[in-house]
Amino acid sequence: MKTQVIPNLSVDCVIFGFDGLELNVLLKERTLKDDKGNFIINDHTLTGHHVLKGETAEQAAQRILKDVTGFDNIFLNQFHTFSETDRLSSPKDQIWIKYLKQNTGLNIADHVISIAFYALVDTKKFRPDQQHQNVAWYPVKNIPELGFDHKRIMEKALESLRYHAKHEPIVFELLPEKFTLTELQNAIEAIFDIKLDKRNFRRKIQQVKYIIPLDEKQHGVAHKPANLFIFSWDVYERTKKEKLILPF
Amino acid sequence: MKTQVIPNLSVDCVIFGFDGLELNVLLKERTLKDDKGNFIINDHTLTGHHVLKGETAEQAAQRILKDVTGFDNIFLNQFHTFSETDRLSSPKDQIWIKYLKQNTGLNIADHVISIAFYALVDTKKFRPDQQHQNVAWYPVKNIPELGFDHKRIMEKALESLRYHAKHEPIVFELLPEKFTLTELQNAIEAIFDIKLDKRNFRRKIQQVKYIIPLDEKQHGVAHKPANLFIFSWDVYERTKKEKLILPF
DNA sequence: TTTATTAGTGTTAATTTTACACTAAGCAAA
DNA sequence: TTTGCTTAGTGTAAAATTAACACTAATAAA
Repeated sequence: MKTQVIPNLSVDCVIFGFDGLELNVLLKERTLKDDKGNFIINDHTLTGHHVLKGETAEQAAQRILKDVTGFDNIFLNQFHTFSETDRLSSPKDQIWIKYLKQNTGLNIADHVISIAFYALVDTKKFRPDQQHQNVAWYPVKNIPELGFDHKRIMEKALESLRYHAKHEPIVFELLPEKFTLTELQNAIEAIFDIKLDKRNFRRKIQQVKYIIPLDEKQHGVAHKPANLFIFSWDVYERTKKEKLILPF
Repeated sequence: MKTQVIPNLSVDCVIFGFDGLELNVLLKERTLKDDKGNFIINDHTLTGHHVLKGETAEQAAQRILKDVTGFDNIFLNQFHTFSETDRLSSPKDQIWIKYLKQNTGLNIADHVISIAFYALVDTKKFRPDQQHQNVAWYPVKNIPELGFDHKRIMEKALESLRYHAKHEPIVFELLPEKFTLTELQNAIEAIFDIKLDKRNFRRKIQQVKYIIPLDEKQHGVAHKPANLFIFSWDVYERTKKEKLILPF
């Protein structure tokens, strides 16, 4: 029995990666040439796919991430569902959909609802190469032209990531297990596009029990090696204190 | 030409109302009797409906709110999409779906994805009566048994409302246009289930330019009448300063 | 051994937060 | 018209938090 897609339901994943310096997004090349070899379509899209029968949106998202990166258990957060009736109606997108139908048999409804997720990964863990379905990292500050409504999805994902990162310690999903305080600070600065004071930042971190210093230093760096730290979700859950700060 | 439903897509609305004292949710009665008049089903559900062809989820939600309350332009926020494959599979829910099909012709797919919204209204504006499809307000702290996965949806809605209310001045959507500071404080206390210090609260509010005192007082109260205030979204947008507070 | 580079550290002033209790104004009842 | 009831409205001082700011330490490479 063949797995069947649900023609009017898809999932799109905005995969964020941090390389120690910049926040990046994983994008897929989308190209189509005419008979003479000229590009009809030459842009990028997010990674996405249809939901399969019997599958939840979350399962579909995990499946897509596994397909693209090869990893299971990537941090995922559903942030919005896009249901505009003209999501796929631009001429380019219509050509692409027709092409997919002819070449892969994939049947796409006129009105496709997309449930969107963002994922957080340490860029160093996943370096795409030729085997990886034409995907590559692009800095969030310099995103190329995107097909469908993926620009909008991408913007909403970033907004949502920031929103979320203010409340919960999800930054750590962008870092290696053992990280330096400078890496942590850089990640936060990259997410929010801000600059923080190093000394004040470090004092704050020292007060927090779930960011735990190791008896271990960086190796092979051409400067004073930094101490390494780990984040403990467990300690976080036990010691977090919700303090209410209203918007006024 | 008849309007057609999309069989595998629905919208559920968690309608929150504030009565000056407590946070409430609007629920719909769901009853079904057998031949002898005994209840087969006697519980409650959120207000919801299928998405129609050519409609976005947001439009469907506005349509549902209009149907239920008679009002347009209610504050709405999409917060999650529920796609569990067993969302509708409990025996009661199956009986109900069969009943709907026989009696209204409504065809519901096995796997229905529901895009969920919460709405905020001033309870005083909408007082349901017999004409209102068996809906009634229930205090959030005392919710009766709910059908489908609506308990879960309701909990996630509350979590999401709190999350959202921390960042943006949406409390005002629960209040009449002109409100007292005590009403505002009560609304915040109801949302977050906390108590605030009156003097500190008022000092904070005075610093804020977008909560504007009127030259007008309450009438007909058996105590010192309070000053009335309005909220200006306009002033808010112009004067808000995003200050970053990290979770640590 | 020198250079380049990033790690790591303390103090002070300004601001914000917290805790706390009495008088004022209107209506209703006597 | 007086009294009582009820909620509105107000200030201060101590404690905690934030913000601003510059130099020494440790390593690898030249």
